[in-house]
Amino acid sequence: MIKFSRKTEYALIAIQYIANKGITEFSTAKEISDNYNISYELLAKILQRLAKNNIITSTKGVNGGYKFLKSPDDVTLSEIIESLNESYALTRCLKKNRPNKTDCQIADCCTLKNPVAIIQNRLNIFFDDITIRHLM
Amino acid sequence: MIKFSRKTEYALIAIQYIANKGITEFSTAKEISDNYNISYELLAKILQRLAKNNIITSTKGVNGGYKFLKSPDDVTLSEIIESLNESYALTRCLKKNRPNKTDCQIADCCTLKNPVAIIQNRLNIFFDDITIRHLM
DNA sequence: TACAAATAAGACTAAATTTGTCGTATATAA
DNA sequence: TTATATACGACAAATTTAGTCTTATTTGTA
Repeated sequence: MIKFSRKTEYALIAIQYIANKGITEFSTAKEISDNYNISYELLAKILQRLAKNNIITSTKGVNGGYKFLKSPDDVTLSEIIESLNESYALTRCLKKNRPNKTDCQIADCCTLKNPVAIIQNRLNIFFDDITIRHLM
Repeated sequence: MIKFSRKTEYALIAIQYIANKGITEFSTAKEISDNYNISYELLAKILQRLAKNNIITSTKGVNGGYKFLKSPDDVTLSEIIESLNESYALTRCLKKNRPNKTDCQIADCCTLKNPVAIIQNRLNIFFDDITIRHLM
């Protein structure tokens, strides 16, 4: 199945929310989770990952929260997906960080690998081209 | 996660195999499953689905098997995915055959829906553009 | 006609992944 | 010092995917 995971879905919702607030105001995990009826703990972890990967910045403590630093034009869907430790590799053999030999036994002799790699390249461009601006 | 399921992966392997044999010779499920070390029963079911959806044709009995009728240019990745009853809808709310209200509680007020629908349209074009020819 | 080779189809099980929860730690403004 | 917020990892539940098993049907050939 080709689809966004909940993680990605919630990340996009949150990013849209934060982006729409501009670059001055903070949004908190609680605020967003209440607004969209998303599990607070789950969303919190997602925001933490996004912060860790500099998609958003975080400030701890009272009056803290998350906000953007970068321009919405400068953050791509690729970056968001990858910062959540997710992937948009179409097949196991094309995963960047997991060239796990045991993942696919036929990888060596597989005649599908090359054609799919070409499709994958086109998909990479596809996701690189989509930015947070497209969500606003 | 954005990736092909095993079903899709195996379908593509099989389709490539069958396509490379031309339009006269039959390929059997056993032959392909042996060649690629894929579970015979699983592959058989996948080929049955493809046949049911006229991606390939099937002939029962001794000397039977599967082969192509259509030109490899005329079968798209979209069609293959859909014939397996899989989907490439990015979010639950964008699924063609399942406008299941309970799938997403916030679908009505969701501000992400429209931007994602635009991305989805671009993805549809992406998959419509890829044909079996790209696997050969 | 009997048999072997092949597709057809559905129910069931096992494995893997995803989703969500819980507990604890740390930082900070008031 | 307390309330509010992020940070992080372990665990549990739920869902989905992958694979197996069984039975039926079709068809060429010895």
